[in-house]
Amino acid sequence: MQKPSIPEGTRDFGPEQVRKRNFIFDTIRSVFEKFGFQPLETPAMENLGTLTGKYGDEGDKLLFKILNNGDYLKDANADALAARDSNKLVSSIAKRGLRYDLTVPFARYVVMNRGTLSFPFKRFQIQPVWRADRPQRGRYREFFQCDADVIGSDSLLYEAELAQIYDEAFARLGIPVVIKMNNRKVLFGIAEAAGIPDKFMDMTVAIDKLDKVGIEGVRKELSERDISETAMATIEKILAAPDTQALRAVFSNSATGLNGLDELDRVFGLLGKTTLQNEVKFDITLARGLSYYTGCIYEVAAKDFRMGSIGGGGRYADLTGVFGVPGLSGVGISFGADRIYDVMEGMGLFPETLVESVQIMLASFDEPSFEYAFQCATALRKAGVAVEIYPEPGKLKKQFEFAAKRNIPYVAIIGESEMQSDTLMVKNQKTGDQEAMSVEQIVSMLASV
RNA sequence: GAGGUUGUAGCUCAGUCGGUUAGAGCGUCGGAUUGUGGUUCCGAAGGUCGGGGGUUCGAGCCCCCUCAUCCUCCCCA
Repeated sequence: MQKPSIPEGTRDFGPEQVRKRNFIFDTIRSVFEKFGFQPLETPAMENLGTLTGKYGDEGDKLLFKILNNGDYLKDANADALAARDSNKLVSSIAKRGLRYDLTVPFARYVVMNRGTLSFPFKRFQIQPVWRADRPQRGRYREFFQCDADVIGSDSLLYEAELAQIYDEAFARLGIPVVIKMNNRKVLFGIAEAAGIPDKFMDMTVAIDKLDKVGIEGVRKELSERDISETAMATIEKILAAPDTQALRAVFSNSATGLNGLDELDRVFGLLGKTTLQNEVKFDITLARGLSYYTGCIYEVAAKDFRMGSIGGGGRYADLTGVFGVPGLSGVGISFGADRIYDVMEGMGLFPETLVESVQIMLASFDEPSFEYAFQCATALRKAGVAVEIYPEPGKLKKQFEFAAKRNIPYVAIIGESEMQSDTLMVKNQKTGDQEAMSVEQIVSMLASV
C-alpha cells in the first residue's frame, strides 16, 4: 500500500475553498464583462516553442516540460545525451509544455485567428498556469490567473480602463490595495540619461529592489552589475525625483524617456477625472520581470497584508511579432487568484454566506416517513429549493448533528402526525424556533429569506 | 538553482539526561429511559514516532542518508 500524495506546490480544494475561490472568480469575471471583455480558454499545454524565449532565461527554466510519448529516447539528440547536456536534450525529447501564463497563449491565439477577429480584441481568461518554482508563502506550482487583455490598439484609453478594473475588482473583494504604475520607456530613459542603455535590464532588476533593500542595496547591486559610479549618481538623482514633471528635465536627451512620461501623464490625466476607491500611483522603481513589456506596467499590492504582488501587467508593443504578425500592440493585466485568496482568508474578508448551499434538510423516523420525505424533497427541488435528505430514518440526534455540522439553516422533521396533516415540522437551526409548514409554505418562506 | 525550518494519533502539539507499556487537547465513534443539534457527563477506537541505515545493553531523543514540509534568497501571481 502506498501513502497518497500530491505533487509539491499543488493543492486540493475542499467544498468551502471552492466556494470561496468561485466568489473571487465570479467577482473578477463580472468586472471584466462590464468593461467589454470576452471569454477565452486555451489548452493547458502548448507547443514548447510557443513558450520558450518569452519570459527571459529565468522563465524558461521554470517551464514544465512534457515528456514525449512512447519511446522518447529514440529521437533524442544523441550528442546532447552523451554529453549529459539537459538544455540541449530537451527539445528532442519534449515538444510540449504546460502554459506559464495566459498572455503568450493569447498572443498565439490571436495570430492563429487574426482573420476572424475584429480589433481591438478584448478577451478575459481565467485558467490555471504552472511554474516549476520553489513553493513558499504565496507561491504555488499550479495557480490561477485571471487575465484581461486588449490587443490591436495602442490607445492609452485601455491603460486607464485596466487601472479602473483593478480598482473596482479589489474594491468589490474588499481588499484595500495600492495600484502601482510605471512605464518601461521611463526606465529606458533612466538608462539613457545615465549613459548605459546597453545595461538596461541589469539596471531595472537592481532598482526594482529599492523598497526591499534600500538605496545602499541598490548601489551594491548596480556595482555588482558593472555599472559605473557616474551612472549610479545619475540613477540615484532620478530615483529621488518627486514626480514626472521633475523627471522631464533629466530626460532632456532621452526621447524614449520623455515619451514614457507623456504616456503616464495621459493615463493619470484620464484617471484624474474619475473617482477611484484605491490609490493608483506612479512608482519609478517598478520594473517587472517579464521581458515582453514595452510601455506602461502595473503591479498591485495589498495594503494591510504581507504578500507579494497580487496583480500585474502592462503593455507589450509586439508580442505577436514572434509569431509572424508584427504591429499588433497589446496591453493586459492579471489577477493572482491564489494570492488574493490567501489575503482574503488572512484578513477574514470572505462573506459568511458562502459556507453552505443546502437550505433545508429533511429528517425522518421510519420507513413510511422516509418515503414521504423523499416525495417532499422532490416537490421542494421542483420549486427550486436546495434540499438534502438524511440518508436513513432513525435517531433525530444524529440527524440534527449532521445538519449542524454542515451549517444547514433549516431542518424539517417528518413523523406520523406530520404525514397525517400533510406538513413538515420546520426548525430554524439558528433560533431554535419550529413550526408546522406545508411544502408551499416552506418554498415561500425560503424565498423570502 | 542556494540557504535554513519542521516531520510524534484525523488536527494542533507535549515528550526532561538516551531508560519499563509514547501522552494531552480538539476531533471521530458509542452511551447518558428510543420526536430535537451546536452545552455537560461517561466510555471507546485511533501511533511502523516520515522512511532507511548506523552508534548503544537500550533510540521518539544522538550520527549519516533519503523523502516530505514550510520559510528566505533568486524570480514572480
